[in-house]
Amino acid sequence: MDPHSGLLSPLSRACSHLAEICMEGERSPSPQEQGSDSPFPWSLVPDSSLADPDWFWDEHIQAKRARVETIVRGMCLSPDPLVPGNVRARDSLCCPGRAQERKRKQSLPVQQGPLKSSPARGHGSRKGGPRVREQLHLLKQQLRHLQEHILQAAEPQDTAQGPGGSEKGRGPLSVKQKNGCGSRPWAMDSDHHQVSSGDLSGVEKHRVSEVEYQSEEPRFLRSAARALLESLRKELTGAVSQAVDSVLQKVLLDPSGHLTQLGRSFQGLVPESKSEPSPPDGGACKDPLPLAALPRRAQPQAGVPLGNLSLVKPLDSPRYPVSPRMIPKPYQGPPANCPLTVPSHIQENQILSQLLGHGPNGHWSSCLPQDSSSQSHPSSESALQPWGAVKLRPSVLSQQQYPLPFTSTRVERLPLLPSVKMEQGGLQAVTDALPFPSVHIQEGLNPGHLKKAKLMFFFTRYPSSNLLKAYFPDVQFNRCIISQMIKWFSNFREFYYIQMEKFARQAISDGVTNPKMLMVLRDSELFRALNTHYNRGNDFEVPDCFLEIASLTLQEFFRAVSTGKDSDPSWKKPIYKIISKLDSDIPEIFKSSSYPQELFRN
DNA sequence: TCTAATCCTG
DNA sequence: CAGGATTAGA
Repeated sequence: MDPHSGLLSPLSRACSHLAEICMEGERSPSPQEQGSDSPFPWSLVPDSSLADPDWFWDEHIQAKRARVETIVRGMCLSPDPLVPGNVRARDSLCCPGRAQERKRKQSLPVQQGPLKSSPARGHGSRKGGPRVREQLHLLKQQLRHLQEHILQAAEPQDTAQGPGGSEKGRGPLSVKQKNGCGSRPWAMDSDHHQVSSGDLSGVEKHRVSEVEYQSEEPRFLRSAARALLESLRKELTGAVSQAVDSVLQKVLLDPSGHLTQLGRSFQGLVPESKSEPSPPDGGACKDPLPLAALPRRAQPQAGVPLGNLSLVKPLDSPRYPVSPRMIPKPYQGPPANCPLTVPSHIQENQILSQLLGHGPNGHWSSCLPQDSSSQSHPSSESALQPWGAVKLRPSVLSQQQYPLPFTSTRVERLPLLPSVKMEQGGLQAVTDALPFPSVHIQEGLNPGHLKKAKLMFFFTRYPSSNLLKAYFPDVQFNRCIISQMIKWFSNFREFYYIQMEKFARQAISDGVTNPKMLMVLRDSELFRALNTHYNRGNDFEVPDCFLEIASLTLQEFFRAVSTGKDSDPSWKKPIYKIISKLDSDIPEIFKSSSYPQELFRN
């Protein structure tokens, strides 16, 4: 029989083949491109909010209030934001930004037209009331004092038993060290609470959740300490609200100048935090979140069912494991299983650094992550392009590159959003006046997203933009983000096809004649290459259907090369076409916005 | 002409 | 992985 007979109609064969596979596997509901997907965000922008000044003003106030509260809270959480050394340590921990985020700025759309971020407006020309500053200072000191007391009271107890459980025998204190931002020693990160509300109440809830945590603490404290705690709590609450009120008052009276004011005040507190380095993910794994304990870590081999070799073996014939020298060794990814989780405490740093960015020195682009490379420009703003009706503010754009953690979405979705997003006429001035215009609005893509995208590649090689939108609900999609993601997948494919070609050629030179002998199995070298590329750390079990597709791709390459088709400059095109039709459905779990955590938990 | 994907490079 | 150039298709 003609050994190639099965390949005469590669396309149909492939399709039916795949169908079989996926049938016997799991039948997942077809998410497919949800045609009903909402249109691009930018098409929504000039909405009713623009027409209603009152609304806007309200939002504006709320936004400010929320922000101030957050700031104050941040102060509460940081025992000593003053210590420069601490700041540095924190910086290095907090921002697992990646090099990738650096460059992106260049191509990012920036606001167009004459309204270019007139810096003069942004940085208030007047200086705010020293009273506020004073109060903040005072308050800060008070808080530190209180915290010290609390620490002293709590310490002896929680070394014995931290509520955070015995995660690797690590006490809560070490957690504190780890996340560098200093959180309550006994507290698990309250950020775990998902506060989804997109309005001010989000902040309130957040605070409430903290209180709840605290209220559990006393269990571990002696009664004396408890009493102390009680009173401290009261004081704290009072002080905080007082501060908030006064600050707010100030803000209301002086909408244009308060920024600078705040910025200056904080500058005194956190001198070094001007720059928020986002260390290229250099593998450094910082994951202060206790919940990051991955199940798979416990059973290193579990993720890779090596015993599962029987999986795809349509033929009884001897399978050719792609590489004669296959190495059946376990895929032990780096023990570091940090699914690129971003420390939740970043949000606090960001808030501070943002404020600082608006200090005397002006534009906060100066505090973007180390842009050692060619980053030079605030000027890139001028290179912007019109993105239809929506013009993003420069700062917003910068924000995009900013490695925002998902974990901070709660805060970022706070009220600022509407005000920052729009930009037209008179409102422009108002928006410019906002101190924290950008940060929380646009969520750029972070390492977690990249990780997720890579895993998704196991299911889909050619995702549509609608599909991406559906699976990255926590991403504010715009043209740039979309193309960046598309680019990611393009890069993924590139690597994929290169590997395929490479191994196909290798098989040929190894004397393989029957393409059907080429199977990508979990113990093959090709698989290892792919797995390390898309699933580093091996924290995800590669679906069988991917192996099937990979085998097929390999065979196609083999066939093409062995028949000399590779002399044609575009000989790969047909293969691409075939493979592009073999995308399968992506598990629903991928739609979760908090992907890394949730996925690994299950 | 425009968009999108690939190719090529760093 | 991102940026830029190139190419293919609409």
